Amino acid sequence: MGITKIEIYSVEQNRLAQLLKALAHPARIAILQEIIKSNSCICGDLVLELGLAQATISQHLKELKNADIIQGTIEGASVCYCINPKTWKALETEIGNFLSAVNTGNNCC
Amino acid sequence: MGITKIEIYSVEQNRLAQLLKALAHPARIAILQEIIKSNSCICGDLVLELGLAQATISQHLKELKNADIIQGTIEGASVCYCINPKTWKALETEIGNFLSAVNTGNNCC
DNA sequence: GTAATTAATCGTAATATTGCAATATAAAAT
DNA sequence: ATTTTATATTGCAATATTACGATTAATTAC
Repeated sequence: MGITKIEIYSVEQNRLAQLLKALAHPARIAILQEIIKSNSCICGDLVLELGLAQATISQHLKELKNADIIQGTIEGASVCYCINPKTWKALETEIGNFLSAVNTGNNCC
Repeated sequence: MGITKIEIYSVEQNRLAQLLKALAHPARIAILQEIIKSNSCICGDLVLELGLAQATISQHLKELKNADIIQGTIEGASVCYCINPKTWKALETEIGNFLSAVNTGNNCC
């Protein structure tokens, strides 16, 4: 199949899965860490930093943009990407709620 | 391609991506929430709770097991699944570190 | 204006994922 | 012993993902 049956889950479950999926690739994690490290924005230095082709980086950036995790601003010939603070806060809240629902003290089996 | 170039990333980046990927499906989120809700363990009630075929549930459980997020104990004819507290703590730490690296106060573009 | 730079998009190949029916395996109930 | 119940595995079809070369579009440098 390859297609996910989103209609049988809650909106929250689908949204959390979507956000996690956008983060769930080492290239995208590395990209985000680069963006975070360079405090404000960076542009296509990513192609130099990571060992991936320009087309591949661009594709990963697109996915992060689609999930609203980053936003890009055209800056002359290059594009400046940065974290979308609103989505990032939502991420922290939603993932936090999900993870903290477990009492890691009691293990049963 | 479909294959990820894991050799160009750090162990930490790959591990975090792997954990996130295991969580990044609404069915697996729903499964984990069911396990968490029923406090200790549940068995194949998942097939009844979610609207998925038994084979599909079993496959998702396997992926969660492979990522060491849950563990299963055979209990007669059925199997009892629960959260692996060790991995869950690691998840909280690693995701927490990753997310808290962003200062959501300053947005630049 | 022309060449160089930057980044997005298109097309494509290889591989992965999702979902399920059918089957296999193993314990429990009869 | 046979049937029922519970779960795992296999095989398969449909779709998604990853990666990249080639191309395009837009800007900057000359």
